[in-house]
Amino acid sequence: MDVLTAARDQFWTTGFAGTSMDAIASATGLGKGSLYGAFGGKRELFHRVFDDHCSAAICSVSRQLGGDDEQAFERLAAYLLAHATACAEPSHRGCLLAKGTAELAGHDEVVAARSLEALEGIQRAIAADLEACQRNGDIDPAADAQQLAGLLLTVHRGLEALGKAGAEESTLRGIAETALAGLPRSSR
Amino acid sequence: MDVLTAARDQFWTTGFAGTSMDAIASATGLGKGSLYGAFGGKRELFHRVFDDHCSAAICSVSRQLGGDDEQAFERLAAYLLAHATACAEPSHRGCLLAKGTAELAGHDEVVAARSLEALEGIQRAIAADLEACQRNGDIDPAADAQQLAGLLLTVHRGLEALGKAGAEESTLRGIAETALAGLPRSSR
DNA sequence: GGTCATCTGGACGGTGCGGTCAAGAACGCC
DNA sequence: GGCGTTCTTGACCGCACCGTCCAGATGACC
Repeated sequence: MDVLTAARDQFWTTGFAGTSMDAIASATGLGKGSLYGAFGGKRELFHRVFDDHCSAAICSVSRQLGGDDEQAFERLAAYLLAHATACAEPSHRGCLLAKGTAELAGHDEVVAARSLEALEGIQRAIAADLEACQRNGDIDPAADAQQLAGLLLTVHRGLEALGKAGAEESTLRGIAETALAGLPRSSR
Repeated sequence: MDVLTAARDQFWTTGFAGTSMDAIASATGLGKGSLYGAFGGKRELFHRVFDDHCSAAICSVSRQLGGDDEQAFERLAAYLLAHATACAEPSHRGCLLAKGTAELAGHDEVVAARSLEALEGIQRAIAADLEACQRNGDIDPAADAQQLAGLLLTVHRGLEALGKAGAEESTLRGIAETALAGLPRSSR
């Protein structure tokens, strides 16, 4: 495991404030002096980890939702339902994007900006999928894909919050299905 | 300002880990020994504050959504739109329920349980409003009010998360309106 | 006013943390 | 092998924090 992955895992588990540099040194196998030498400080290391994680999240959703028009709705449904299931896992540490934002966005502008950027990236991927659904006739072509993408992103983030509080898988999947059912279907 | 309110405000602003007992002592005007004598410890104080806040949140949503059937939909729309606006406020510290859950639910079972309980209470109030909408003919009576309430609660929580990342008011209000527009209307 | 019981505040002890730095290790060159 | 340069480590420092505790303050009673 490389240094950044080990550090990310620590921050992911115990949060920024709850993770000591000693813990990161242990997890990475590096001395603290080397960590400071390489990254500058705890905050800078977190930014690096957070940035990489946001980039990976955008790539992941783009990969999951990208594809032909015919299966676009199936991919979208699978994405939301899988996310609902993941959020309900007891071992689920919650999303680093959500945790980092909740913990730090209020007083760390770098995290706030990166977080917003990541959410916008995820929304674009959802909107692209919705447009594919529209071209394929699964969603009403007159509907505003950007607005619907914003709603689905909000549901996605809300599922994260409810899962964090311990909601059950069936509850969360029901919510995802209700959201999908409420999308304007094409009248054909 | 009383002790619990002052303590809540500190925790609300700087989170659990980021709030020192010295800061709470200053804000409340009490000595630390008195705080420990009255509440037992930092964690116990936070539990008390969190519990009171969750109770108040449930009361608030019940008050906002409670009323006659005729205006039920208007009240629901006003509730979501006002929330969207509130989430976008730069001065908005985020919801203590969301912040506390994100920070602590993963390793504090009391907070996790109280958080889930609070969310369930909010969902009940939303469901009751939706049922009033159904009786009034604003929502399809064949729709599952509990499922729709779960979805709206998820949107509500998701708006919180997006607002925390700095999303704009018009974006969040657009999302709230899209969610309302997607509710199954009565065919009359 | 004096005495006793209770309460209060903040100094203090012990621990943890982020960051620094010098001793030692590792590496490259002659 | 010796020398010089660079890198690494983790002990250490200064500071922050939680919880404890006792000297002093307060209040009730006679």
